[in-house]
Parts: sequence; C-alpha cells; structure tokens
Amino acid sequence: MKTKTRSEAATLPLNQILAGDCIEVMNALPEESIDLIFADPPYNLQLRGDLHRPDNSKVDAVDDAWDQFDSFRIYDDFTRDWLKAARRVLKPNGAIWVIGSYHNVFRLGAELQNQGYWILNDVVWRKSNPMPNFRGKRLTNAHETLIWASKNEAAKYTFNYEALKALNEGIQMRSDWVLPICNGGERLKDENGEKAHPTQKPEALLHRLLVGTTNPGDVVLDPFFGTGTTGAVAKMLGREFIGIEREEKYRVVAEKRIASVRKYDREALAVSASKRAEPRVPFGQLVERGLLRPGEELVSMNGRSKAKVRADGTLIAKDVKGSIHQVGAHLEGAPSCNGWTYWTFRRDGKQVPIDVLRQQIRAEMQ
Amino acid sequence: MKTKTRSEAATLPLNQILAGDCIEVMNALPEESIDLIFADPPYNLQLRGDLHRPDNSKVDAVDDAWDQFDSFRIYDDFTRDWLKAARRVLKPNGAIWVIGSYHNVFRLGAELQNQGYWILNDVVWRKSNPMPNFRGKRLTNAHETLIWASKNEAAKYTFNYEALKALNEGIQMRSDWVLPICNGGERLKDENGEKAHPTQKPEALLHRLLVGTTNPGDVVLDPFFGTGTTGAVAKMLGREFIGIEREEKYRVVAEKRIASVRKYDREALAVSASKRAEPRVPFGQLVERGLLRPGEELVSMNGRSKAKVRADGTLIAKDVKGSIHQVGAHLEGAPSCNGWTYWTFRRDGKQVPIDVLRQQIRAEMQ
DNA sequence: TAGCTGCTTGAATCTTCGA
DNA sequence: ATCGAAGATTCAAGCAGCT
Repeated sequence: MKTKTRSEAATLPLNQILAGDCIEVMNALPEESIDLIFADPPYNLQLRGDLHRPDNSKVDAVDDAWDQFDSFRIYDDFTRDWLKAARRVLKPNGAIWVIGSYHNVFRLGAELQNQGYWILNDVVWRKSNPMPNFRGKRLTNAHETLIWASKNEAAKYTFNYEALKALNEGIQMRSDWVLPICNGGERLKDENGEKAHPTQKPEALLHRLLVGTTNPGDVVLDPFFGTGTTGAVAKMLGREFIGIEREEKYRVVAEKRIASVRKYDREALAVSASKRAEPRVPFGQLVERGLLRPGEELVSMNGRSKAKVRADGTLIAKDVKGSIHQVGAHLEGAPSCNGWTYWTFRRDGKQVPIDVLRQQIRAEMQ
Repeated sequence: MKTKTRSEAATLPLNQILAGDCIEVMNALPEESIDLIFADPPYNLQLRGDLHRPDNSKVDAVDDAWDQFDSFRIYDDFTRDWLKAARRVLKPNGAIWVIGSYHNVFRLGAELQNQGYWILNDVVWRKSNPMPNFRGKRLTNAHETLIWASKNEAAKYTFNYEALKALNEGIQMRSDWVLPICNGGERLKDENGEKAHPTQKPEALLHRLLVGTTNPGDVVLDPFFGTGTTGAVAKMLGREFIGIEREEKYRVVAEKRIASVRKYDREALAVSASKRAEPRVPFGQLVERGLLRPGEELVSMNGRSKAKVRADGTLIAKDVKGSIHQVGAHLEGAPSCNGWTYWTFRRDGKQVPIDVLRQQIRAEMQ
C-alpha cells in the first residue's frame, strides 16, 4: 500500500548518499518513511594470520578496521542499535533484508526476532564461483545467508510472486539463489586498479531482491551503502534510494557509479537471467542416497572387470582405488574412461549401467 | 586419535536408545565421552496455548509482543540448557551438528557461539523436492540450515577432507548440499500408514555428515533421536551411537528400524585417506638408503632452479643451504614450499618428482 | 575470428609436530 | 605454552596475450 504524501517525500533525501554513522543518520530521518531496507553490515570476521593459496599467492583479506569488533557483546550492541533505528524509519508495511555469513548471521537473525521483526524467509545465496578452502580444513564456504523480515507479524509486506516466478522460468522462486560473485567488469576498481571495496555485492542479487519485494517508486534505504550496488540497481529499476555511508572513499566511488547508471538498463536485466546447465551429479551421491550400497559390486560393461563401492563413493578393485573413472581407466589400461557408461550394477538379475541412476537423480532435481 | 579406554567404553550405553529428557540423560553420561553430537531439536514447542511469564502470570494471548518475547525466552532457556549438557559430554576434540530452519536456527547459532563452541561451517541442505509455498505469499522454503561446530576454538576436530572430496567426484565439498527430502520407501510409517515422525531426516544427509566428520568406531550421540536416522546410519557406517528420545512411540519405531540395518563390510567403510595421516618420512632417509646420492642434482618442477644433495639430507644451491623446503621457498621467494613436490631428480632420462621416492619408502613400511 | 594457454582473484574465523 | 620447521593445500571466471 502506497501511503507516501507530498510533504513526506519532500523531507526525504531521495537518491542521495548521506555521510555519517548510520544510526545517527537514520534517527534523523522521519519515522515510518521507508518501504524497504537492505543492509549488508560488517560480518565481524575474526581472521588470524595471513592465508596463502597453494600457489603461494597471498589472499587479499578483509582486514578493514570497520570489520573489527572486540567481542560478541560489542557486536550485539551494535546490531541492536542499528536494527532499532532501522525499524523506526520503516513504514508499518515495510520490510528489511540483511545479509551475513555464519560469523554474524545468527546474531542478526536472533536480534531481528527479539525486536519483533517477523522473518518471512531466509534465503541462501549459493555462489557459483566461491573461493575454495585452500587448506582443506573445512567445507568450501560457498554461500551467504540473507534474511527477509517484515516490520512485524501483521505487516502487509510487498511480494511480487509472479515477477519472481517469471525470473525463474515459470517455476516458483525458491529460497536458494544461485548467482556468481561480483567480479569481472562489474567489480569497481580504485585509481590504483585495486578493488574499490572488499565486499561489493553483485547487482544480480539486488536485482532479484528489489524486483521481488518492492514496487516502482518505493523508497529503498541502505545503511551500509559501500560502493552503492543497492543505489545503482534501485535506479535501474525505477526505485528511489537513500544510502548511508561513513567512509568518504566509498561515497565517492558510489556517486560516480550511480551517475552513470541509466534507468531500465536492459543489460542489467540480462544479468539476472540464469542459464541452466545439465547439473553435475557426483557418483558419491548414488551411495549417499542408497541407490548403491557400500560393498556392492559393479561389473564393467564388457564383463571383464569388477570393483566394489566404498562409503565415500570411490571404487576398489584388485589393485587400484579411486573414482569410477580412474578405476575404469586403470583396468582398461586406457588414458581415460567414462565411468558412468563403463560400470553396471545388478538389479533384478540384470546388469544395468550406473548412468541410469544418474538420470534418476537428475529427474528428481528438475 | 582414539583415546577410549576400557572402563570408559564399559560405562557408555553404546548402541542403545535411552528414554527420558535429553538434558537429564546427558547429565548422567560420563563427561568428555562423545566424539560427535547430531541434534535436530524441536522448535514447535506449542507454547502459545499455555504460556506463562517467568513470574507465573498467564500471558495475555492478545498481546502479540509479549507472546513472542516470552516464546523466545523459553526457547532460548531450553536451547541453553541442552547445549550446555551436550558440551559437557563432548570430548575435548569433539564436535556438534545442529539442524534447524529460520524459526529456530538463529537462536541455536547464537547460543552455540555464546557457549564457546566454535563454528566451523554453516551448511545448507538444499532440498531437491521441497513442498511448494501454496499460497504464493513467500519464497518456496527449499532448504534447512545445519551448523557444524567444534567444542572450542582449539579443538582438533575430525574432518575427512579427501573422503568428502571423493564423494563429490574429486571437487572440494561445498557448504551447500543438494539432497532430496525423506520420502518413498525410506519414510517410516506407523501402523495406520501415517508418517511415524513429522521431521524424519534423510539417511543421505547423515551419511555425508558421518563420513565427513567421524571415523569408524567413534561415538555419536543424538539427543533428539526421533525415529533413529542417526543410529541407523551410524550402524551402517560402523560408528557407535547413543540415542535419547522422550516419546515411547518413536523409540519403538527406531529400535525396530535399527535392528534391521546391517553394517557395511570393512573394506567398503574405508575412505580415501588424507596425506596428513600418512607416516612422516624425512628427506634424509632417501639419502641414507641410497635412493638419492650425495652430490646428485635436483631440478625444480618449473625447471628454473637447481640444487645439490648433501650427505646430511640438506640441499645446497647457489646462495642458500637448508632443507628441501627451505631452499625451495628461498629460490621461489615464497613464504613456504613443499619440497617434496617442488624438486625432481633424473631417472632414465626423465625428471621424476622426489615424492615418488617417499611413496616407495612408505610402501615398504606397510 | 575463434580458440587456446596462462595468470589473476574472490567476506576466510584455513596446519601440525616436536623440541 | 612457545617457537621453529615440516609440509599440505584450490575452483570457477574473467581477462590478456597468443596462434
């Protein structure tokens, strides 16, 4: 429901980047004036020493002062204060998005709930090209979490169901979004050719989020504006924005960036169109899902070789262990081998190619 | 490292389902006795019906703010208590997995951090066949979140990196896991043909998690056992389990289920080992055994550097002496260098990595 | 032009052993 | 506990430069 009046619009500093601490600046804005907030607060990463890639190059870490907090207590105080200020400026039917990683997102989500925000969805941004875990000590940190919440349980939040369905090729939009990280030409550089901001978010993410949860003309506030992805996408999509940013160097970059953006840029729309490739199905999934059991015997298509399945999705044959491809290649004395078509399993007295099981999983994924 | 003693094993009720409240039962177990905890705590506590404030006055159900606030407080108290009891029984190098949705996972994650657990990853279980959002008012809730945390920051948690990489067909396992929900034949039914438990987890999820973060023989505790997916998969994979479940009807179903499970054979349970687990072989042994001769020349993998082997197993290059690692790092101007993969020697006219010789010695050690 | 190789880079709580 | 040394460890993209 649009309730914006002329006088209210006049007092709002629309399409500007405001300098200063976001809490103070938000408290100076009129209450109940904002339709949507997008907030990408500091993550409070707690990094110890340097990290090198296996090729010995050094990882350019987020070591900025603005990401340093001395304790959870201090981070929680900070979170409480800015979320409270944010809630004051939200319209009664307003909503908020916050983004974070496991370092901070649980603090964010709990505090949202404590303040009476009503969580609508948590959304997973699955990165198609995340940075690997170079030391092999944990899982690849391949996602970040967004929380979408309305001001309270009763709020009539904006949700453009059909628009998102259209973006998703006619299928209901899910809570996991596969999008690449921001790099290439979209990644803003400073005068030295270094990245202008360590954590610039991709425009595709904001595009989907603004298309789905705002209407044209809505006022979108970003209290941690950085280099202004929110403002740039809002402008493209015909939404009004208000940015707040403490650091001058980021404001300068953002101003320039947004000035060069044109509304309804068709290229920006193209960014969000995701192409669908045939999903890769690791052989291990057949084992995890119980389609093949550890210890089960596979026989080669030509009937000459046998191997046993192991719990981690590798095979073991007479004198070799490895993937279905490696073991097949070794047994045939070939440089390579497509294990999917080489190996068969026994089902109802017949030998069936394991590729049948892969097809089955792919069908489920549709 | 297994440190289980006979007396400890004797006092642990292995491979049993214990009846009762999980906090009381955990407090009756010996401390520091559990390798891994998997917990799927309830979150629909149905508090709205009979909610009391801490001072025992009944909450006015009309007052939404009070209702929410007290709900969270009670849930947080519950979470704090069971996580504390869980932490007591964990071995110093133990770890925990918890699973939840946006309703409760932020409370879980924040409390884990508050108690000193150290989050290793948050993992998204991306459901390949979720229930659609029928009313079209929100995104399809297509995932649940798991948190993997060690007992504390210093803990040497178990992580079978190579096994998970193998499960994912040679690519590092990511933090987003695509797996189907539990249905079909795997879904347990009660005598009326109704599902026996509302939130039965798929065995594939537990398979991946147990293969990745436990070793055969480890003790896995599930304080919210339900119909025993954890126990069933633990048994298959040769892990010990302890289940705790309050409701008799679930215990009955779980007992029957686990009794019908068979453990995979030993060979199938072996997983791809990490190189770190292999015995250490000093470079000097290659010289002592005559696999390399003092004075023999080594050439770097990239062909740009040379060094000579000395009798004590150090190398000497143009302006540097030291270990294979030190000399390699110095010549490359790198912070570190794995000399085993950096240096090659000449054999039959070809350059061969010295790591081949290490493998040879390791093979002899078997 | 299209295709290939090689280099660079990304919100990262990223080692372990023995003296 | 602290310190030094051994040694284990990466995936997907974009882009430049070349054929």
